[in-house]
Amino acid sequence: MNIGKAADASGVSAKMIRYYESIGLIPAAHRTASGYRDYTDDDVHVLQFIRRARDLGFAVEHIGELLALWRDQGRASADVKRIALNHVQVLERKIAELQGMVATLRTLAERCHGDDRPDCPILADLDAPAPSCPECHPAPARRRFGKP
Amino acid sequence: MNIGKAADASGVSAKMIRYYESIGLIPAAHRTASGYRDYTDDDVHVLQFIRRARDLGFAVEHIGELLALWRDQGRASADVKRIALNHVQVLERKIAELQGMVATLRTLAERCHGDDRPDCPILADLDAPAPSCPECHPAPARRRFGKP
DNA sequence: CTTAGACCTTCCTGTCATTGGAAGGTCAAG
DNA sequence: CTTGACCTTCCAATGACAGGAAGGTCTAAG
Repeated sequence: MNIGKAADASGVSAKMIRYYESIGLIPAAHRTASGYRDYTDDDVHVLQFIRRARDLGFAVEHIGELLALWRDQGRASADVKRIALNHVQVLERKIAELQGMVATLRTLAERCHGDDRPDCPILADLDAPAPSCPECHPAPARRRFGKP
Repeated sequence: MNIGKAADASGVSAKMIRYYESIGLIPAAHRTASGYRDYTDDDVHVLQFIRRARDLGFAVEHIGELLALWRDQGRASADVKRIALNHVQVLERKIAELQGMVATLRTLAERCHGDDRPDCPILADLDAPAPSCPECHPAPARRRFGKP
């Protein structure tokens, strides 16, 4: 099976398959005489595993760990559970951060007329955040959600 | 005031101040005779505005819009409200996505012994997600949270 | 058999917000 | 004058991709 078929079958784009190979997440694929990458059903299976883990928000780094455990028949399920629960914590921290932002923005938007007048509490707050409104000013988020 | 003081006063790193200048988010700073950037309190004020907006999760692109509105005395508050509420929607979509992931992982982790035995429903699900467990299989998240 | 065009290959670039570092100039205190 | 803390510019890297150029290969139709 060539890379295009493998991409369709696994839901991982051909670009990404080559990328995962380049960073060592998956071993180099077999090649046909003409140099085309050639995939087996098992290879596609691995790619599906990766895609599913990505959909669950695992970083590629952690997917590598999960793959190793998956391949290791003697692994302890505790290891897997630890990785999963650790990921849950990371996700929940992120959720809390986002919820703080939403709360602030909703509060500000509620106080905004939303008409043609120039007054706008949203801009006013961005300008000089009112210290008397703790709901508007959650703990400063040092790291943003761009880096999982 | 040099860039270091402006950075301390605004909470935006010197690196980022130069970056914001380079992408045109802020105008080029005045320079001293020796070429050092020189900032006024007003400049710092703008930087604080930017930092606050970043803390609220606005993309730099949107901060540019907000800055333009902030500077525009004749702006309509409706414009600001629209941007803010639009951002709320984006954030809430992201939150729902993350919550779906957490729910799946929690469910899987609950079913995992977490001992030395190799059996692990987490890996088993990544392997071949059970179609009979809708809770485990939320709507596929196409875009991940890496790009706000 | 030839040809079109759909696929494959590698390699390079850009994204976004940010951090890091190197090489070199400037400033203030001792 | 020296020290070291600052400033300057420029270049590279991060993660997880997407896009594209240049060139080779495969397949089906004519």
